[in-house]
Amino acid sequence: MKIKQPEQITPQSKNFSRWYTDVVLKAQLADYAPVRGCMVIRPYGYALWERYQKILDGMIKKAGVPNAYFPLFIPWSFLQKEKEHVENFSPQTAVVTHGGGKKLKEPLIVRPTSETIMYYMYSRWISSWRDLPLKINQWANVVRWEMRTSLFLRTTEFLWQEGHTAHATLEEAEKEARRALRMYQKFYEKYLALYPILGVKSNQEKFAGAEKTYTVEIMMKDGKSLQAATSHNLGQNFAKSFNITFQDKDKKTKYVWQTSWGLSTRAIGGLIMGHGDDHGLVLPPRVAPIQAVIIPIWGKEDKKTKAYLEQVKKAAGNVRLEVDLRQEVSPGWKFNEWEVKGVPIRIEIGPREQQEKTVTLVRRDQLGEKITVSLEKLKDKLSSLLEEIQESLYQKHKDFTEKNSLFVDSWQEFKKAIANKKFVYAYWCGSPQCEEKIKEETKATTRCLPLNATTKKGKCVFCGKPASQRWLFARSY
RNA sequence: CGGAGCGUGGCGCAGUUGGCGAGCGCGCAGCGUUUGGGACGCUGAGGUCGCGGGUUCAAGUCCCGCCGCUCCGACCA
Repeated sequence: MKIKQPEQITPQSKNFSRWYTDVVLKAQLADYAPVRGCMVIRPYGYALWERYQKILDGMIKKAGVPNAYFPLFIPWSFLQKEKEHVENFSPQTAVVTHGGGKKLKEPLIVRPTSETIMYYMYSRWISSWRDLPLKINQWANVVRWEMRTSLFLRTTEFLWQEGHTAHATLEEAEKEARRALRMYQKFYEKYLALYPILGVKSNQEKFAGAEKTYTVEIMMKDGKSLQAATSHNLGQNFAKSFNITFQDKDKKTKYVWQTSWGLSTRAIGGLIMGHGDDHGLVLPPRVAPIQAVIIPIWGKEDKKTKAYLEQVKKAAGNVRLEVDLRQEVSPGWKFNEWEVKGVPIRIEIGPREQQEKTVTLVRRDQLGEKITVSLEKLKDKLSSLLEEIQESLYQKHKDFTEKNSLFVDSWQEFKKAIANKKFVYAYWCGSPQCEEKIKEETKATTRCLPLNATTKKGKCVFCGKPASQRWLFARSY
């Protein structure tokens, strides 16, 4: 059977970023908005985000972190309080200078992240060790005036969840930061079927105001890395700026230790570029808004097909099912459209299936292979197939990542590997100068020091000075 | 902000050295025939050529200014 290439989608090999944009638009996940750098998340894309939210929100609550909501506007002065924070975020904020037709005494910033306004409140709410730990998550929109935007990956306004906790000790905060990181790991592995690399950011790459930034790095199909979630151990930096203190059991007044962690709509971009192919999206069953789509092939006896359709719907069981009843487009057209949208399983029913009391199934990740199933077995087959697809997508992405990762010891090899779009593990002496030079010469940055990195004697791949651990280097989004 | 490119019905484009009524494909609407990998026929709707100014008898086309978008860098989740 021949599978026609959808001609509206630029092949990945020809131009990856155009492929990406084509898929986002054709799959109707999002569209450009008439505002600089902003997008409209369309119903199908938002349904996907709602799947993310539902899953992640459950995990967050299970970890004992309730939701709350803080204001979109932040007084200008708040952002100025933490030194690194202000240096980093000031240039990229939107500022409200007028309200109700009058100039404001103090401008308001549209939040680029909520540390400052949340911690202002935290300082009011925390006074005793009994008030700790304080843990709050919020689902919100934030605005960052980025110079260059891209659908889902970097939009002026984006949606995310940000968790913010305050603890009595450093150990507790560290534990929480790691818990959040593991939560994101599970989210990516188990639900998005993507193989994440966990690690610690270098000082250059860490969050402004954090002591330590943990990251989830994921390889996209063009070999670039996407920072797909972060978790920060904030130490006492913000506690000191916002005067968040508590009286401990030993009667002494102490600053709290804090964390913040987040995952944004960028994770949708990661899903697209981690699994998608030249036919469009490929969605893992657990997050797919639609898990299977029924496409009836109308014979001359319409009515009978409709009756059979009802039987099939009943026999399908508990999957998220869509039925494409449109008469104005041909079955072939529908096949292509649902492939672009990445629906994991297509169910074809026509005169033939009706006759034999069967359906024909086609997997999105294995186009061209048709599976015939009887009605009695449909329910079981669908659920096992969905599991199989989920597992196979993860395995495929893991293999892809590993196949494109290299240990490298010489500068020549390093440059070559980066040019070949690899994830490169190399010794680095830790100096910001080397990091900067490497970036200048290869466009690759340190992505992280992997959590599982071993300590050995080595030489910095750039300057040759002693180094003890291999860092992950790659080009990134 | 620097480099490159592009703005002509919803989308993709053509429109030559300025010259009569601004076109093509797809899509859209109506009717009919179709339906196992993007079906077909007929009829039809839809455009202040990104915006502003200028040159000219005449501007989509030439000149100046502005705006917007895409791609490539620096900032970043």
